[in-house]
Amino acid sequence: MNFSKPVTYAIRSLIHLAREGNKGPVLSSTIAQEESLPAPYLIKVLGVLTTHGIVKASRGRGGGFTLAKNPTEINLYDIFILFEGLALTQDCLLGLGKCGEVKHCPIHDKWEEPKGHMEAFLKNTTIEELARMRDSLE
Amino acid sequence: MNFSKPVTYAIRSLIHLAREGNKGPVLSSTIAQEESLPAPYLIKVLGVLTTHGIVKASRGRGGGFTLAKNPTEINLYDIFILFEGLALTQDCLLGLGKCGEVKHCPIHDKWEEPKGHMEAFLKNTTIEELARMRDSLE
DNA sequence: AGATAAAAAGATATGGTTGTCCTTTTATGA
DNA sequence: TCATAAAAGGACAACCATATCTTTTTATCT
Repeated sequence: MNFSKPVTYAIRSLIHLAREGNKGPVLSSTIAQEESLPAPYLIKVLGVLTTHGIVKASRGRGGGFTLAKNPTEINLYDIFILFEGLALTQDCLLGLGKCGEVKHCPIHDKWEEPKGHMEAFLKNTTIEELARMRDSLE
Repeated sequence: MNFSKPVTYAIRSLIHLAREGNKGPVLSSTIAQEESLPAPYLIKVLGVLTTHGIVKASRGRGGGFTLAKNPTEINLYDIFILFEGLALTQDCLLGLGKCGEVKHCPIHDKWEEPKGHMEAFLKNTTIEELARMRDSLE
């Protein structure tokens, strides 16, 4: 009932990149250091974001990562499903395989509403919005 | 963003026990078989529920497990925190250590509302209610 | 009291997530 | 064109959640 490591690393990296603005590519090692993230693991996470067109990677000297889209167009839901798949939306809360539309588990119906709230929260929260909140933590 | 195995096993066992009513103790092995749960792991889960007074264990011949409280008085929140601790309530969504009341992470404020919905859902959902929903899945 | 049946407890195994290391590929700059 | 700097990729390691196995304790029945 929490974000997995890759998801939090991705979000924190994206906020970092958004705050850098257009100052050119940022090294994965720089992000790792400034955000206190494990460097060799982070670069894999950034690799996933690259593959899916969320960030743009440039290799070689002077390379690094930049945002590939406007931060207003990156929402947490997209990041979430990238790493966690459709578990939130589709998996049965009680882990019952056959839980579907017709026949479903005892919690199914009641879970719809809070699940909807979760999804809405994720979809409505953009990287731009989070990057703007500088007042908060250091 | 889903229940852990122990939590789902606990909930399904409690529903099972609630449906059995007062027909006397139910073997952990019976629950395991009928709910398709791994028997030796399940008994540890039931052990936790026993320690915390959710179920009552009786040893020896004719023993097994029964509910220790009225199913109307067992809600999902209690079960949840038993196995997952206070992560939902207290942990920072972005995994930032210092995220507290005064200074907090960028998502903190916005997370309050959907988090509240989650908590309310868990607190308002009782085992009795779930046990009653027999119409749903087999 | 002895046999049996059950949960409790502890040690050990497995698997997936997280993390590291090393090599390869690609780009830049002198 | 060669050295260097960066990401990409693959193999490996550590850790934690999950699962199993074995022994111990406790209760019941004959």
